[in-house]
Amino acid sequence: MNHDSSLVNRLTDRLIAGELRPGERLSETALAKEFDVSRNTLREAFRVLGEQGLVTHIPHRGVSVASPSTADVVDIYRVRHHVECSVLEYAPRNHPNAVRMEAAVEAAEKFAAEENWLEVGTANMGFHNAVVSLSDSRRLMRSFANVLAELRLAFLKVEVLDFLHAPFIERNREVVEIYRSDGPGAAAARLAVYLGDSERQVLGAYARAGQD
Amino acid sequence: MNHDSSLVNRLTDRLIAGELRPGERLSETALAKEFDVSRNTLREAFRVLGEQGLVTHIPHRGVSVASPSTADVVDIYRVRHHVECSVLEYAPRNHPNAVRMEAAVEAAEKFAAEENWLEVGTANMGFHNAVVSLSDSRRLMRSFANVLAELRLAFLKVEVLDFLHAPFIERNREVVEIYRSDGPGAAAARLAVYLGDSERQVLGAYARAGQD
DNA sequence: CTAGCACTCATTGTTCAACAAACATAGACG
DNA sequence: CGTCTATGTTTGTTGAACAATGAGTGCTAG
Repeated sequence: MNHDSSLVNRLTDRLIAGELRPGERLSETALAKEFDVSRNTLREAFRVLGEQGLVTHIPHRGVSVASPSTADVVDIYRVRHHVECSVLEYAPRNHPNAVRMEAAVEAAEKFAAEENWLEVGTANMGFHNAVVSLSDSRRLMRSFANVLAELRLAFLKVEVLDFLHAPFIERNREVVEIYRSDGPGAAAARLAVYLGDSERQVLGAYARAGQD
Repeated sequence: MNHDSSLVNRLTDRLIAGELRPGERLSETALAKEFDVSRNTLREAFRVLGEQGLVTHIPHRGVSVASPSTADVVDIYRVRHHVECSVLEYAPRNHPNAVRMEAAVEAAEKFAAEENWLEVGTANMGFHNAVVSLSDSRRLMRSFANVLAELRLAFLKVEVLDFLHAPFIERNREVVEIYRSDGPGAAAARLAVYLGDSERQVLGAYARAGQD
């Protein structure tokens, strides 16, 4: 399954890059030919992606790119609140991985200056993954990364990559600074507020786009 | 994949029932014959189980039942602390699913009276899954259920099903009662203490068994 | 006798071809 | 206009085949 892991990665890259649109049907034969693998191998990759929530499988109707509903968005933000805030709150005061958060903020600022909003989004995901990395738990990081990938599909679905990401760069920076100065507890409280705001904005975009 | 989901479930059942011992090698041809499916179908199921952490895959050496190390146990308890305590703390005061917790406690007591420790363990898993169900988040419940299944493999590994489970029945009951009387915050604090105790006991069993 | 090495064998990784089953579409019919 | 059947397409699953890798075996040389 060496080759296969690479296949999963290639598919994931195309998904979060927005090349495969949310809701789009993924034909086994077409994709198998495109990636030059057999149908069986592709199906194994699909199962992994399905387990990660990036792809939806309906029996006898094949797989499509996941298209998160508003209910899914709400669910995802519940996970984010519980995981991110709890991890940040109980993180030690000077965790080595804090530099990852700072690096993600700086990367986001750089890409924002270039108006490369897709990469800003990636950097934003990197920031929140960095937050969870303060837990020192591989399992938590893995599960959380999946949830964030799903959330990116939600962003892609309503096509709001630009203005939705911009304001959060500054807020991410604030969270790091508060963590540095006032400690994990205060940072967690602030993050909770920001997550609530973020959720409202995404749901607003859904409502505007007329999506369910 | 209708049939396949059932295959994943059948395999999972045998895993958490302890019929397939942690570390045991799982031959593709043998299991394919036993479950009367083709090798390809079995491999797809293996991928799902691998993604869930129940099974370990090493390239060209096949899959074996996961055999959690002490590092894994520590990791799992980190997840449990963050998820369970956070969910309980922020749960509404009278969540409908609280009855699930109570039901799980009663089931555990019933099986304990029969000295059926395997089922006591299952009921214990049910209790903690019920706690997480207070989050109303499918994703959190799904990920958490996987982590708990892995933990059960850890229990099976050191063959301590009996005395390790018994004391927690009473503690689970206490958590519910505190939740009912003093509210979610107090219950979460108590649960945190109990999780710490539980982790120490499991790690102690690992040390006694001479496992890594 | 033992260390090292080539070799054999079993198992996994991957592909292909085939068929059954379910779904979707189109056309016939009332 | 709506419903039903017929056809075609896609998925679900199987079995066989072959390459690639690992593991164990036995041989040879020292």
